[in-house]
Amino acid sequence: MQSLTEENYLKIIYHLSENNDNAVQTNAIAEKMQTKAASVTDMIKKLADKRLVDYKKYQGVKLTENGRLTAINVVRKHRLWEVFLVEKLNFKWDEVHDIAEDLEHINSTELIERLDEFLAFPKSDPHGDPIPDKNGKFDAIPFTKLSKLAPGSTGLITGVSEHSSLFLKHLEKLGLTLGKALQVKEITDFDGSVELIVEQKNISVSREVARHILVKI
Amino acid sequence: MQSLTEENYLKIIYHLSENNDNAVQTNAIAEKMQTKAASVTDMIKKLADKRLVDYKKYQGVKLTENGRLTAINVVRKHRLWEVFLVEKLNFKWDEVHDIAEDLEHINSTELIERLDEFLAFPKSDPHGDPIPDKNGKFDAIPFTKLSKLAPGSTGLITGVSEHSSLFLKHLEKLGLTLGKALQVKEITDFDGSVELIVEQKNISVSREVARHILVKI
DNA sequence: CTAAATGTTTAGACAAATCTAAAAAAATAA
DNA sequence: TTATTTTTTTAGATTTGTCTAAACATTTAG
Ligand SMILES: [Mn+2]
Ligand SMILES: [Mn+2]
Ligand SMILES: [Mn+2]
Ligand SMILES: [Mn+2]
Repeated sequence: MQSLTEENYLKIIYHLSENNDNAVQTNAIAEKMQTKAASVTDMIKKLADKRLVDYKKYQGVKLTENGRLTAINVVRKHRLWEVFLVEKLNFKWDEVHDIAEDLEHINSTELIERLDEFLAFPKSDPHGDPIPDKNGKFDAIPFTKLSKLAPGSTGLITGVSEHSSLFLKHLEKLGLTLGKALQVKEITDFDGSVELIVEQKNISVSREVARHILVKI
Repeated sequence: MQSLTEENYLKIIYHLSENNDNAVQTNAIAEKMQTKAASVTDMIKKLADKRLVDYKKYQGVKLTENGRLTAINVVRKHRLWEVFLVEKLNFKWDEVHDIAEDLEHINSTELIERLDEFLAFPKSDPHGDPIPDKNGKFDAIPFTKLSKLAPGSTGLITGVSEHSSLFLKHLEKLGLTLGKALQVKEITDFDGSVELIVEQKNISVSREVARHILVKI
């Protein structure tokens, strides 16, 4: 068993190495954990002693298979709780992350399995992120960043790569929620902003926003 | 805000002074917290500094109004989660206490209010204990110990004063669950065991068991 | 009412997770 | 390739909650 703090470190290391298999740097972890590099080094040593990460001084860390499974399990719990909060307690998608940050550390296998069943085994969370099954398996959801689409192309919104409440509220206001169909009308040369048609309406989003909207073509 | 440990101390002090307004003794707290008296003294000082308890050396502690409200709020959360686990996730009444011990420390007022609503504002938990409202108010549920009933008298099971899984499973097996009507047939002189009729069937429970069954006459 | 037993507090230490300041290694630039 | 900058690690402290051993206070028994 790991402490809540260890679980948070593992989860952050997992997310930082999700899209590349480089070793994760001490400073990157420190930033996400909102702590100092010195504290990260201390914790890394502890995780290495527990065989949850591979660590060589000055070379960064990688999760071991054991560490990876532990991290994925935390992610599974986080996302299941987010589904619960939205589907059952009627929270908005921008309100659930912080509460799930706490709930994800409740450790009861039985609880999570029954919650999963209660929610009818959801495949993705309110932000479109995949929910691993109890063995840590999940299908990566294929996507293209909206900012990469050419004018004329169409797609469905399947996720977001930024989870701040501010960003999610902004999308909500624009009607850009999960499952919505969109067509790219034009990309402004000047600032890269994207002109869209969603439900017969014209909508414009900045390049920055478009980068964080994930689309299935 | 208080730490998880502080919340547990407050809750234990609350339960220990629930049925009498004596000051609570250091050793009593130590036993419930499964820790040593010295540790309790340390924590008591901290709680006193935070005005959550009144404390005079060697004289035990009492909750302040503030401490009482904090404790009751933890109890509210505990019992609401227990209802959730039984009503929504189909746990048995003997399986929920330990999980609720963890869930009770999730601190989000919004979460608890929505959970309360989702559960249709239950008045009591799976063990018959009253659930305080968000202002800490609740009606004490009146009861008599089954061990105090005279032969011939009838009543409804409204609660239990022992929450161990072993005890609850035992009651379940005997069919002595919340809401069941019973009639006392006889009390054995020799060992104080109680002969009951429940749903036309004869059931015998030991004096010890009868002491922990709470009945509405 | 004194002595023994019981209950409580203090003193000093420890493990977990953090911090600051300084030293050491690695990466980058001149 | 040497010097500078950036990144990482170490050393030593701090906070929270715990512990043991010993001192102190209160209660109970003779
Ligand atoms: Mn989240
Ligand atoms: Mn999410
Ligand atoms: Mn309980
Ligand atoms: Mn209960």
